[in-house]
Amino acid sequence: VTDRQREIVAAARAIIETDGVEALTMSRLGAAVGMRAPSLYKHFPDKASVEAALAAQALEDLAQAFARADDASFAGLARAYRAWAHAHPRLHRFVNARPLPRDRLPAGLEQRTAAPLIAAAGGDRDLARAAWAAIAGLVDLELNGRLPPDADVDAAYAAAVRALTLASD
Amino acid sequence: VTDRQREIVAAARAIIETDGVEALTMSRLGAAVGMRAPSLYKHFPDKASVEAALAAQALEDLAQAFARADDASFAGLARAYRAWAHAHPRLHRFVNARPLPRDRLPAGLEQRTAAPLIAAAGGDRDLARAAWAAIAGLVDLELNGRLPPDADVDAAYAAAVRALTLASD
DNA sequence: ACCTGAACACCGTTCAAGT
DNA sequence: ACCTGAACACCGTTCAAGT
Repeated sequence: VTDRQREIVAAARAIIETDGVEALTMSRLGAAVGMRAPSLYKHFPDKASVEAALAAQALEDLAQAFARADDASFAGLARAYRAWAHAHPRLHRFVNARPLPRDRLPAGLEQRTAAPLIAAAGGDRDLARAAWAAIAGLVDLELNGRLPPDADVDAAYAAAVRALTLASD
Repeated sequence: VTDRQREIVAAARAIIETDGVEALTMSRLGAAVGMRAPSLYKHFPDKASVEAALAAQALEDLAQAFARADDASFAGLARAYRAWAHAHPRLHRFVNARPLPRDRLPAGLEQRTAAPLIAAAGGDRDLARAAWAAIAGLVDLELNGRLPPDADVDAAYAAAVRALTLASD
């Protein structure tokens, strides 16, 4: 991983966070790091590789947000995930709305990200997956504006956390 | 809604279901209904309108799958949703992975789709939203290949259903 | 009213050429 | 080794012209 590659991925992240996924073009990305689009291909084989590198970075970021959660219960982890997603809504959508190129991600990254949830589930991996789905699903509904305008979003999170907690006892 | 519009939406659906979202181009869509791409603009103002019409149709389809579920518990609804998503994986991704154009969808459609879940939740709308998130989230993880290869997917669904059921009593 | 070919401003990507 | 301009095959969309 060269400095130039890191610089390019950082620029890609900035573009997505400020203007959304559709604003990430090779031409704009090149301009952001001071070169023309074709030159990017000297550093990455294609656009998908840049995206995979960025997805890995975002997942890493999320894993740290999980690890730094003030409390490691379902409630605390849901709060941490939700806070991260609200801080980086376009990045969250970018990472979540596409089939992840698993083979291009660092090994063990997803496991590491999920570890705190497995702990909160008392080691029950199935419940941990259900919890991941519920929390990510709520964030998705919220961020994509798919909850009715009058929905009490906090209460929906609370209901999910309550159900998960009941199941973990 | 003209016959030609219905025909175009049906063709768009067929293209997505067989070859995925990225295969839906105006040129290919035109060819599927026997005209050139520019002619499509006599029937729809733009590509986004075709997509909105298709999203509405898919949601309608899903609502019916819910309504036809053999049993109206969380378990039965989860089974129905999962079966529909497996039968139309690319359509599910198409509908789920984008911010829905709510203002272009028929009024009440989403409410109607969600109604069986609210009933299963004993009228608790917050729990119903948590349930929707959990089920849609699991389908998403499954369809996007984001569960570890050794994950017991059935058990993850069962864990979610159990948690939701515990919370509804 | 409906469909066409030609054109426009964009994409991602390749490649020969420059330093 | 790194960057460039020119080119290619695509996009979605507009528009004047045909029937």
